[in-house]
Amino acid sequence: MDLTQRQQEVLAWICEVIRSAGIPPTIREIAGHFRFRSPKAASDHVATLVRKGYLSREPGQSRSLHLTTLAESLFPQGIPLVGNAAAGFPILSEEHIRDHLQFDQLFGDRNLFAVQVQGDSMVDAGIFDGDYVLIRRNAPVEQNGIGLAFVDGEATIKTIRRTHRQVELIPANPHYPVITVEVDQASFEIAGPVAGVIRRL
Amino acid sequence: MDLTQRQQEVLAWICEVIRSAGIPPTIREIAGHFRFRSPKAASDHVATLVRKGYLSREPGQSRSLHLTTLAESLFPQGIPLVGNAAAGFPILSEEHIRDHLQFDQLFGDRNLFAVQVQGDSMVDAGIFDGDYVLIRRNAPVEQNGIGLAFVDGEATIKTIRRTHRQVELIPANPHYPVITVEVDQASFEIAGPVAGVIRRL
DNA sequence: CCAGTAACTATACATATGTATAGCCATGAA
DNA sequence: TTCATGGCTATACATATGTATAGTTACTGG
Repeated sequence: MDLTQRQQEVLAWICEVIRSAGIPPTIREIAGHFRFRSPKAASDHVATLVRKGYLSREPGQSRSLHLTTLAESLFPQGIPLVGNAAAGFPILSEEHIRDHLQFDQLFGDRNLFAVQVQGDSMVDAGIFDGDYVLIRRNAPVEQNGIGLAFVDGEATIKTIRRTHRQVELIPANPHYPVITVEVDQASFEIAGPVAGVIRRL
Repeated sequence: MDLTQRQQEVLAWICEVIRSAGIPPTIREIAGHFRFRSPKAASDHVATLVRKGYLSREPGQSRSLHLTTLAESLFPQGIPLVGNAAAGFPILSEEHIRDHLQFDQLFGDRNLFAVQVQGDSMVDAGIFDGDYVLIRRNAPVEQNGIGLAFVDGEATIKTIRRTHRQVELIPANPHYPVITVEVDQASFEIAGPVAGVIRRL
């Protein structure tokens, strides 16, 4: 179900209001913006957009318009991800945009927390001093995976390797030593695996 | 102006509704949730929260409640950033949380776009195959800074060094060669500097 | 030509909603 | 004690808002 020119204009404005003002417009606010002399015109447009699957609403409730995934895909939010086969400028033209990066989509997990990295013991794994490392709480760290561990009250990011009754914390930098701890050591604990890295330059 | 226990409960629920449902509750919806028999009770609470600076609203408009920065700081959103001096568990207890990472705050710039990295020519700079690199559009790349360039229709991430009348594109991997181009070469263009790196594991 | 649809106007109605008036009860400070 | 404040009930009112009825105009496909 495609939209007419006018319907696209109305939907676009509703999207804009929701994203800038934070709350959806009322029927009369839509009518006001488009200079409709009757709220019915806006009401009809909204009804059509609901019928075509671009909006949803709760009958009788004010400001209950909600963008569906269809509308989200038509007017995407987030940082445009440009196709890596893009040839020259204008790189940001429609045909080169593959997707839109959204934080919630990438790291929407409620069980994540972040630690800012201190030191360069993991530079060979691409984790630099000052980077934010996202840790997935209460999840197991796979063998030879990178995770956050606590040793004697110190938090540290390392590659974690389990042997017989020991755990090796292996840095990704030859200038640092491997740390070996007993699995049942009271002052040792693994917080979780690294789920992502964020660097701001 | 501190909040009473009850006022905190009301504000907390309003926050929750705004963040989960996407739109703020009406006065009567607040009253309904707290089993108030009169909307005035909810209205009074909202008035108090507005007076104390935790909410703002447009008089006469439905669902116009808006969280102020004061409320945002009381009920923060985003991924909790744990202090790196944190000693052992429970690491996520209040006193260890330094901040809350929010994408908009980190990379809210409207002039950013992203490219997914192909290849390992920048591994020594901590940029790996598959990473998303954020590029600041229309901004200059400083001398020896990392940026996105186009050479003969190919997009590439490199350290950029300007010499007399040439530009050197220097990889951060000894297995790759330095690329040298003339500044006025038609098929050469610099898109912008790298503003961030995002890696998902 | 006709039927259907998009895009509106004009008006009206029921209800959803913000807001006001008046008052009750408990608690803590002056 | 008195007074102020927080927290609430009961009721009422004006307006904000969703929604319906009836009709106009223009365009399009059969």
